Amino acid sequence: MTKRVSASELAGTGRRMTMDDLAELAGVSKITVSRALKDSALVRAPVREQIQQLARTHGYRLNTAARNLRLRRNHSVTVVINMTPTADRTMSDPIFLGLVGGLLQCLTAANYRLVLTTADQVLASGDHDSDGIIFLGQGTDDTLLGQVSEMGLPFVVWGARRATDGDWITIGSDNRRGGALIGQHLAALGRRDVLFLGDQEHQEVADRLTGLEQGGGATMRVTARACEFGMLAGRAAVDAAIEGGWRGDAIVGASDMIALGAMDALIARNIAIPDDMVVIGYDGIPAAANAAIPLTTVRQDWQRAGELLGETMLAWVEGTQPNPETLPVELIVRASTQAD
Amino acid sequence: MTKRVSASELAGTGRRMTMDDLAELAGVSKITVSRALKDSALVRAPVREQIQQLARTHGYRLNTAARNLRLRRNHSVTVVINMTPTADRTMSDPIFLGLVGGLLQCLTAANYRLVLTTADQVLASGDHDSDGIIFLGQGTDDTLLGQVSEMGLPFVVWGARRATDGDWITIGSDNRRGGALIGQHLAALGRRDVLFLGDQEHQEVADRLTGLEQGGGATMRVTARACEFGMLAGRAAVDAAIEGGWRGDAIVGASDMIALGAMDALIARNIAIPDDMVVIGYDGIPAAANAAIPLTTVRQDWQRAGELLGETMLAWVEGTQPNPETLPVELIVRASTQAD
DNA sequence: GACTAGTGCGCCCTTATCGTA
DNA sequence: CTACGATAAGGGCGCACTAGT
Repeated sequence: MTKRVSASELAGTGRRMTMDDLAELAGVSKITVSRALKDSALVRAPVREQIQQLARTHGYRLNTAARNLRLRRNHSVTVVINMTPTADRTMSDPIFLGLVGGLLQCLTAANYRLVLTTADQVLASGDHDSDGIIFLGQGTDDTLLGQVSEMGLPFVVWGARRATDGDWITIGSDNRRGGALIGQHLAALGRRDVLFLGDQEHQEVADRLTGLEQGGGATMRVTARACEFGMLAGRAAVDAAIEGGWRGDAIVGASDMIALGAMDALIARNIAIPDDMVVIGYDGIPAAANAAIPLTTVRQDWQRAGELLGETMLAWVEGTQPNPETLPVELIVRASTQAD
Repeated sequence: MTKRVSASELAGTGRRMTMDDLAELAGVSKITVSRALKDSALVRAPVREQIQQLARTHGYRLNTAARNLRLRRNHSVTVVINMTPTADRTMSDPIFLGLVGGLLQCLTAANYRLVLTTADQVLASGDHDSDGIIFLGQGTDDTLLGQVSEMGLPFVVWGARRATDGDWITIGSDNRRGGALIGQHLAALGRRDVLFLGDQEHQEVADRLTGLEQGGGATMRVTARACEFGMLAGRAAVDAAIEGGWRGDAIVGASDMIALGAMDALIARNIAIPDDMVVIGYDGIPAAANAAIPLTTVRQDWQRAGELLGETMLAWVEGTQPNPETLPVELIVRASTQAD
């Protein structure tokens, strides 16, 4: 048995105070201390309060490693960032920060820790112990997700559901509906010939395109052109399309960054927005609102998305059957489709 | 003693394989397994490889909680975000992401985990156990930092050193020199009457102003005006200055976002950039390069800054005396101060 | 005696179970 | 039944030690 030490003895040693020390101070056993600190009804209120008071005054802090070992739970969730670290990333900055902000809020409120890591790292080191994995940056295929899934932990992915999805929960915004809102808006504006820019290898992008075609109706012609995420790609895609002979009256970007790049290309060619060409983006990042010509877009509440991810993960971890929700979307009409 | 179970027995139970199980498989004791997995020279190479092979094939994973309990180390560093979550934050998105990216790289390479949390949370719950705390978002005074410091962990802050700093290490970029570079550039351009926008309550901003005044020389007149971070604040500050009668030939923002807002105000007033007014920012965010009139700025390598924070923290945690470096800065001249 | 390769036991701190007054 | 305690995990690692050169 470990030798108990009094508070004054402890002061010099640099050893951290344990429950046993606290128990001796209070004249009870350590299990009683444990219960008291958890507000258990198995300890009488006065005893409970006295112990909690002692804990405060002596600066006692629970040893999480010991608790985790005993409970076989870590009270932590790993958030994996699977994004290229270049300027042109698939998930732009405000989106990422919104998601992480929401996750932080949700997880810390439930007293879970958020461990941030990269996809490489999570596969390389099996030593990271957490109760679940949240994946940001679905990518174009499932090999990476499959590998993570094999770790056997609750696993939640932000993105769009795919037929090939394995044993994990995919949560995303209502991309189909977002696309449809854009299609309907364009139809109402009388636009007929739409250029859609995006990489359909990403399921989210494919869903947005499907929605666009449905929402636009039979009279609308939609030309899809492969385009990476990012402003430069959007700009280049528009240049290439026009040089390739495309003549239409609307451009839809699979993301705001793509659409902002598209607007750059149009402005450089002196094509009037919105008169000669309307432009619509997707995501609702601040830069879309602050652009020289404010960009019409489909907004998603990224903070809420993060909370949704967190809530689903916590439900799974705590044993409840999680029911994956879909994040609602909203069309924001701005100057890029509608003159003042 | 825990009952050892063979691999086949284990399969059904859902119990995770332990070192003891692995030891029995290999016909050695668990301490030998422990050493083998750490590539210790105390175990002969053939035995070592056999054990590592067994660990792989049986999917053994080290129980971190147990190791942490035993070693009294957590192999994790807490990164505290102290930022207002509004659109107008003191630390803009790319900066934050650069810092976190650098930290991630540095910490995961050393096999440390990055635990993300908020300032509120870190003070509220004393139960988060990590080996050190890194603070992003120094703020204007030291009360918060003082409270965190009292937790008694290695503590590293991103920002600028202040006279009132307590028992922690502050790491930051060379704000004084960055300001001086701006001053010298303006002097070389023949500009004499400079408006500086920023909140001097932030030490970093105060240092940049001091540098600016020194670099500009005796003939330069610098008017400092209090201004929050963010585009809207920058725009409003310029409007107010001009309406208040300020007439000068240069504007310096304490951040790129402020300077971008300032440019908006100037464009709205038809003041020609750079002919009638030059504008300079600070930070080197992508938006500065992509602005309608690309913004001259002082660039900082945020990724490197994150690595610097991480390296300093690891040195402290590992017991080496950390020597805080300063991040170099670089002036990037663009169209907002120099016509093509 | 010194060295190598490996072992037995206890400790790290908390909590669940069962027992007792 | 209420309020509390003794004991035993939970898994990995360090110390002191040994068997064999």
